[in-house]
Amino acid sequence: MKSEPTDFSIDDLEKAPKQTIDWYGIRNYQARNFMRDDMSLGDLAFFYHSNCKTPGIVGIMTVSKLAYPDRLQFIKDHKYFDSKSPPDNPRWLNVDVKFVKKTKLLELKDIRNYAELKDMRILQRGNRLSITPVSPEEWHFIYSLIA
DNA sequence: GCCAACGTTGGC
DNA sequence: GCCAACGTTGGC
Repeated sequence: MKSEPTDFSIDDLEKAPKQTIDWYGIRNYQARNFMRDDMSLGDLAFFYHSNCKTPGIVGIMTVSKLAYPDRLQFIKDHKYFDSKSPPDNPRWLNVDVKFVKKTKLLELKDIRNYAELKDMRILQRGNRLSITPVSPEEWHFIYSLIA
């Protein structure tokens, strides 16, 4: 799960109340569907810093609440307001995630270098999704490297 | 700041 | 339903 550290970083998550945050602002259907359809309570996720000097994995968090309507879509004048999202059938959802631990930084350029990780969704050409699945094999490989 | 690669929008 | 124009993402 990607976040720009200038917007919300792993340190922000560690310092957040209950070390938990609603993963707000996802406005892409595929990324939304990953949260809605493929995440269960207790699932683990890598926290990835994007659009920064050294993009890469910086920590681990866990899904602490299943997908529910993103509250920001209904707040007029908010950056994430969506006038086309009907309150009785909200278009955008988010899960809650809870801090687990910081890890050693695994830079994107290093992710690219491991043959074991060459099929990761995040590396696929033109990938712009801020939430992508990680296979069990990829998870264990990365975990043993950095955690 | 640039720009490739997408996703979305809206006219037709 | 097509597709051009536009907006966004995110590495570099």
